[in-house]
Amino acid sequence: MLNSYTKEDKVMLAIDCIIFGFDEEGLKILLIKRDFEPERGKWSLIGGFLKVNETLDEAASRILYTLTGVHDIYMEQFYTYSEIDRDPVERTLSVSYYALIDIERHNEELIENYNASWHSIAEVPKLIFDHDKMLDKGLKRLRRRTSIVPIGFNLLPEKFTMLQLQKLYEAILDKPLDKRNFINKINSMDILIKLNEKDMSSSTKGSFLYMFDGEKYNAKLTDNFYLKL
Amino acid sequence: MLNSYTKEDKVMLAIDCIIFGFDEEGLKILLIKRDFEPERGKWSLIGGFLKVNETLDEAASRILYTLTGVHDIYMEQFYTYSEIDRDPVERTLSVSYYALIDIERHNEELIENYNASWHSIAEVPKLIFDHDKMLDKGLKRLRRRTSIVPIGFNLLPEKFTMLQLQKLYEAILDKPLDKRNFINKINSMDILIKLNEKDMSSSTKGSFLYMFDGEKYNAKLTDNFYLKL
DNA sequence: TCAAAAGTGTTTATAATACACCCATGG
DNA sequence: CCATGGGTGTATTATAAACACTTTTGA
Repeated sequence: MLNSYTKEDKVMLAIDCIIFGFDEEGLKILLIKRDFEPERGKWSLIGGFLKVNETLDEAASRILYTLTGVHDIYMEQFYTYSEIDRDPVERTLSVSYYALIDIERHNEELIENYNASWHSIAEVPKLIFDHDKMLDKGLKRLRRRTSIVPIGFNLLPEKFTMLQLQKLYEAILDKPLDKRNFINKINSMDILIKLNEKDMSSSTKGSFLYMFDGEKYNAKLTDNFYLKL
Repeated sequence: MLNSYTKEDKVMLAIDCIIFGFDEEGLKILLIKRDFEPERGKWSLIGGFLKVNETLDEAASRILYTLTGVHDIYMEQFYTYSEIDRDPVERTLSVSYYALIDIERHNEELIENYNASWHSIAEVPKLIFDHDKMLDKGLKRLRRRTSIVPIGFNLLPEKFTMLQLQKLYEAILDKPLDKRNFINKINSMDILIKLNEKDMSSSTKGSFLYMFDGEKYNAKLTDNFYLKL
């Protein structure tokens, strides 16, 4: 009759998050510059350690909140890294997540306090440890996911134009898309609400604003509904 | 100047493996009947604990070898589970893997010693802890992967007939496939070697045997080659 | 000679892609 | 009145799906 596994080894578990954001310039990630050793001054994903009384999702949410001041960020766990010497300080495994955030909706102050900044996905500096590998895998996962399920909306403000949405998908998939084909495809999915409101900042004519319709989307999920762009 | 993270919590990490096999009856998984508490007599995935000096892949390989006597089994990590009470004995996280094995190529004795047995995917009993959830996610992942990349060959003996291959894909994807469309698709991928050898056990006419051509496949991987069934 | 599985192409339907012009308005 | 981005539809191509008969040979 066992009531503990005390003979078994224990290890430290880190959580590292790729925080994706999107603006006019394209797809970006949030990085922090380490101000402690080892690797002081190098760039790093946002991370932290798992506490014994929380789940991985809770830890990831906590870490995201600490840095951005935002709750309920969309996120997904994607791989657990375990190379023996991946962290030179001490044996540590890392569970990696990616998160999608509306880039306008975070606490600037916090980010400054933490020495964090946004970097275009095309110009990411060398990262510490195995964070390059994480980014690579996380980005691939994001691409695959967004072309199957419309999670991309999490990167946009609540109201957005069709062109913004198209630019977002172009940024994620890293390829140009045809305007008419894109709009036809999106409309055929029937998961957007067209508002009686226009964004006048971009042109004289103004362009209609849309919202993501979570209810319609959830209703469709029951079938084998999916998006392919 | 830090040279340890000693203040941080440590946890135990289990590795649980879904071992897939395939025979005339269809897709199967290998389960063990627990002969210790808690949950004695219930069915469980094959698992073990991470040791402090090995990677997760090494631990998974070790666990697979212990039970099957086979090295170099195809496997893939797919998710890390961390609910606080997922294991009632003690706080334990579990990194889950699925593995694909030629069902004829394992050590029967070992399997018997461990109280293990094969179960058709359609008739899996209730499993302990969160192993049902793992199986569900692992199976979905296998389905998605096999319809993109031809990993299914790992479930077959070295030489196999077209019909066997088709049955395998039907079992994994859980839907009937059209014989001619299937053969055309497979042939168009050009990753099989047709042998001058026939399997005479299944019919009077006999059917040609094929082998998977790993080299051709790897050569194609460089492009954006993929299989869709 | 017949039962049982092997092998083989074409037609149809659906999905993806390519492509160009008019519209509305503020300055 | 014109410059700027907004908005719209059709034709073509590529891919997927449906479909049935002939071949072989051991019993």
